Amino acid sequence: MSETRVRFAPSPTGAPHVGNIRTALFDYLWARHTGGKFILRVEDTDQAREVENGLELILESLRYLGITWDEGPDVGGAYGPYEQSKRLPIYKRHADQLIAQGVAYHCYCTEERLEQMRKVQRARGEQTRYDYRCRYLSPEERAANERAGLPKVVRLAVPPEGKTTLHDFIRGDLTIENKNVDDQVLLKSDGFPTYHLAVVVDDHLMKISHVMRGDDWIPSFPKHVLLYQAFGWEIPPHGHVPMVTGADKKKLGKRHGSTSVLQFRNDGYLPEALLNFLARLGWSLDDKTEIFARQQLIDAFTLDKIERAPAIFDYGKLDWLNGYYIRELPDDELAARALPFIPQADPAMLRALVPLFKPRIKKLNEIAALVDFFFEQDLEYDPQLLIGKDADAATARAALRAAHATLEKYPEGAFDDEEKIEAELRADAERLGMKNLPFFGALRVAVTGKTVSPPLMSSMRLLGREKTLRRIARAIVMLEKP
RNA sequence: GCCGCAUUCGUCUAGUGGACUAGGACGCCGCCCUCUCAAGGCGGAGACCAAGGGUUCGAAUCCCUUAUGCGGCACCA
Repeated sequence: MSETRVRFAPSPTGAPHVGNIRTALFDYLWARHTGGKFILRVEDTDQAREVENGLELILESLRYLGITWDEGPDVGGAYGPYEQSKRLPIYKRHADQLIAQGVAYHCYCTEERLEQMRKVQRARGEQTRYDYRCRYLSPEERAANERAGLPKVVRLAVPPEGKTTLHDFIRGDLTIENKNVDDQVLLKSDGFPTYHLAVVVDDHLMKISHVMRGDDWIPSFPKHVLLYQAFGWEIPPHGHVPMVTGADKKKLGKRHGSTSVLQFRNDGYLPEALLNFLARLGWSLDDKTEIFARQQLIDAFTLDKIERAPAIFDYGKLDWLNGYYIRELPDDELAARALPFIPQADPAMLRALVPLFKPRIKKLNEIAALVDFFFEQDLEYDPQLLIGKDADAATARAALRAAHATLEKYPEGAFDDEEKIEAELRADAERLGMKNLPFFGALRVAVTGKTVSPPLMSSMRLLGREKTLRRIARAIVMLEKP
C-alpha cells in the first residue's frame, strides 16, 4: 500500500474552534500512526469571509497542541502551493476541461435572479436549487452572452437521473439520488473555485490517501464523486467524522462560549490535556483507557474505532482531565507553565508555591485567585469573617492573640518548622477550650484574607514571619474596633 | 418543506448473536482522611440498550417501520 497522506484543510475565516481541530487531530494521528504525511492546506477561496491573520491563527492553534505538519503554506512541499488562492490557474484549467467534456457549463444568471428563484421555490416548499436555465442554452444564446461580456460562473451538470454512492469507512455506503443534487457552482465569477472543485482537484493532485472531514459534508459528496468520475480519477477512501456539539446538541459555534483553541490556551488548559480530551470525542480505544499521552494516542489510533454519533463537548470532563495533567506535571515544569498566568510573581516564590496550588486547580488561570495573598501587602476582607459562624469577637480575638504570642517566639530561622508550630498552636486552641475549626479559621482569615486557602502552616511559612505576624496583629486590631 | 446522518447511564464511551444480573470514565451522593478547600482512598445511585414489529433456541448486537435529534439545501467552507 502506498504512503498515507492526509490533510487538514481549514478556511482562514477566524480562530479555529475545537470541532475543526478535532478533525485535524484525527488526520494527524492517522498520519503519525501509519508513518505517513500530514498536510496543511489552506482553503482561502472566499475573499469575502477571509480574516487578515487567519492563517496565523490556524498555525498557532496547531502549534499549541503540538500537531505538526509535514507540508504546508509555511514549510512548502512537493505538491504546493498549499494555499488555494495561489492555485487559481489549476482550477481554471480543470474547469475548462469539464466544460469541454460537457460535464459542466457556463451560467450567466445574476445573483438577483437566483435569489428570486429560490424565493419562489421556498414559497412552494421545494428544495431550493438551480433551475437549469443556463444548462440548455443554445449555441447562439451562449455566443450572445459572451459577446455581451456577461459575468459567468461554471456549474456542474449533475445527471438528472440515477444515484450516486460513496463508501464511507466510518458509516458504510452512503447513497443520494442525483435528482436531489444541485448544479453546484464550481468556479465563481471572480475566478476562484468553490470548495467542491478545489477539494477534489487538490486532494487528487496532492495525492491525498484518506479524506476525513466533518459529517456536515455528507450531503455534498455526490458532487465530489461526480467530479472524480469526470476526471477519471480514483476516489480516495472517505470518512465523515461525527460532529462535536455544544450541550444543546447543536454544531459547535460562537454561541457555545469559548470554543476557540487559542482561548483554551489562554484559560490555562494544558495542550496535552486538550489533546487527550479531543481525541476521546468520537474515538475510544477500549472500555477503560481514558488517559493517553501523545505517543500512546499515535500508537493506538485506528480508523475503525471512530464513532458515528455526534459528541457533546463536556467542559466538566475536560476540566477534570486538565486537573489530572496538572497534578502529573513535575513542580518545576508547572511553575514554568504557571508564570504567564501570574506575572507579578517572583519566579522563585512561585516555584515554592507550586505544592500549595497544584492539587487545587483545574486550570492555570485559577492560580492567581488562590495565592494572591502572598503578593499583597495588607489584606482587605470583612472582619466578620474572622469570627466565623458560631463564635464571637472576643473568642476570635483570644485565638489570634494566642497564635500571635506563639508565633512570635519563633525567630526567622525557626519559622519554617511547620510541625512544631502546628503542635503548639493546637495546644493553644485546647488551652482556650476552642475547637480546631474556629481557632484555625480565625487564623486563616487573618493570614490569607480568605475562609478557603492553601494549608495554613505552609502558607505562613512561605509568607514569612514578619508578614504573618503583622497580619495577625492587624486582625486583632480590627476585632477591637467596635 | 425536501434530502441525509444518528440514537447504550445527565455526559464521553465499551459492546459486532450466548461470557450483559449491560463494563469504565466525568459529574452526582455518602464515608474515610483533615486547620478550610482541594487532592487521594473506599462505597453508592444512575441506561429495562429511542419505540414497535420481526429473524433466531437465544438480540444492545441482524432486518423493517415509526419517533426524536442533528446536519445540509449559497458565486461559504
